[in-house]
Amino acid sequence: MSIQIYNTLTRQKEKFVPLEEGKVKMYVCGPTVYNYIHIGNARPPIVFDTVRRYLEYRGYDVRYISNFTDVDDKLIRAANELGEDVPTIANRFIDAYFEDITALGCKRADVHPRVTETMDLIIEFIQALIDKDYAYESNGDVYFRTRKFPEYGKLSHQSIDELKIGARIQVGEKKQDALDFALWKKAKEGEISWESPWGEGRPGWHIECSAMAKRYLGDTIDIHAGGQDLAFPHHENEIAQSEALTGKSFARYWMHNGYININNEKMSKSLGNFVLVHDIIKNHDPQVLRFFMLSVHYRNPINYSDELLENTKAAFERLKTSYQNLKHRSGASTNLTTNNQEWLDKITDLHQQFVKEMDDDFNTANGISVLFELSKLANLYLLEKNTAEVVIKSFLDEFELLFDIFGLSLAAEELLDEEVEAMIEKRIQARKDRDFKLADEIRAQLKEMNIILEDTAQGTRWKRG
RNA sequence: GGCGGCAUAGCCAAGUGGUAAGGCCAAGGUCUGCAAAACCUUUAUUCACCGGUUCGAAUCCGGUUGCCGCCUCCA
Repeated sequence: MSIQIYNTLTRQKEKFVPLEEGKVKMYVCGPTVYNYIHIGNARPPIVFDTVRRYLEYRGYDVRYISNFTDVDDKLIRAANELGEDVPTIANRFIDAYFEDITALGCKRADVHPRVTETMDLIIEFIQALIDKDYAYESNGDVYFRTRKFPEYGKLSHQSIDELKIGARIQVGEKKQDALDFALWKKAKEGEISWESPWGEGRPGWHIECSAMAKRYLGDTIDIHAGGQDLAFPHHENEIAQSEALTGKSFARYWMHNGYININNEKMSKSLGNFVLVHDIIKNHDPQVLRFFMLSVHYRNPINYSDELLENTKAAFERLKTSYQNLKHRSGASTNLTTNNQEWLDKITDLHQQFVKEMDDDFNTANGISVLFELSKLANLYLLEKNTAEVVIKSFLDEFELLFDIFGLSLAAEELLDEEVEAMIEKRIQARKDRDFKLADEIRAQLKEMNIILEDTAQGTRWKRG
């Protein structure tokens, strides 16, 4: 068994073989930090965090890099509008970004490099391209000579001429060719800028990723990932710059996630039909949002609505309830049952099925369906009169393992306050006294307080509604 | 104009040649003092439509329709 990854470069699934055995170098394009992220922006961090976790589970040592674009046109515009400077805005939204993706269960990257901290290498990179005649300076700007890179278009599967024909691309008077793109932009009066051999200015958008990937991962990386809309021109340009410079393959596997749609239309900042993560998690469990995203294959589009998220919540609760039920049974189990091996084998089978599904281009949708089968199996086991601790433990371990790979949390709920505790005790006594009227009253009161009670063979339990 | 994707039950969603996973919702039942949770049963003779290939197709080929995306800042 081996992992298969759909590679945009070849348009097919390929066996995953990293450059260096046991190690994976992974780069995920990060956000431009001029606003809170919307849930479309949240898909890559969630999807590729899961890819990373799975690769780690499969024994790879993953080095994961994700950048921040902390200077560009949109940041400059935001700064002008808000009357603040660029670094202030960038820092604010970097903090907000970490807050959001942490809530969504994403681990930190090994490094989160920033453009403004990579300026030295970016300038060096551009100069090297000029020296090789892959780029030229033009009145303070620097452009990449696209036609000089014959493989241009290999990622988006477009020939240079086709791109030119469809072109809504404007021929700037500074560009020698319509397809050339900016590596360095001359600063306008008063704009944030850096000193360079071509005067005061700032980098074009694409060069930063080439530079940061090179600095933190080297000339050739294993997996380069991002949203589908980055394939062209962003990733295409990265390939051109990097490969023109090094003469080596830039990235071996290109992974692109599908969009989040609203009413079947792409969610985007320019269309204005976006929903901020920041706002959603005020009213919804961020874990449910993560689960929602992982319940669809990463390359397929996801239609978002509040209602769909609510439905997902019910599904997610089912899994967590199942886990909690196992937990509660854990203390009450024996070691006397005789058919332990049968159940343990079934758990092993499900685990193997899970690995098979995830190996196939990270099919989290099917991985989750295995989780539901595990839940069903556990629920059936809990119907047994005598349960064995060893089996319960195996179920719990499997739940924890799979949840961890998905970046989902099974953390126990916090303790209740004393008043609630006392009410529950009082009700237990009322039930013993067969005073069901009082018991039902207390249960209703607690429900008002969002505490739901369940009377089981192992005693009364509670959970939050 | 070029390149690409999608169309599967009320809803969400897997499935790329072997006779439709899983979840939500709904209905009935079991259990329960009643609930909750759970379990059992029911819910697509059918995968947008029309042809073709094949012993066999949701899956491959050709065509039609509809929707979406990239080619321009966008995850």
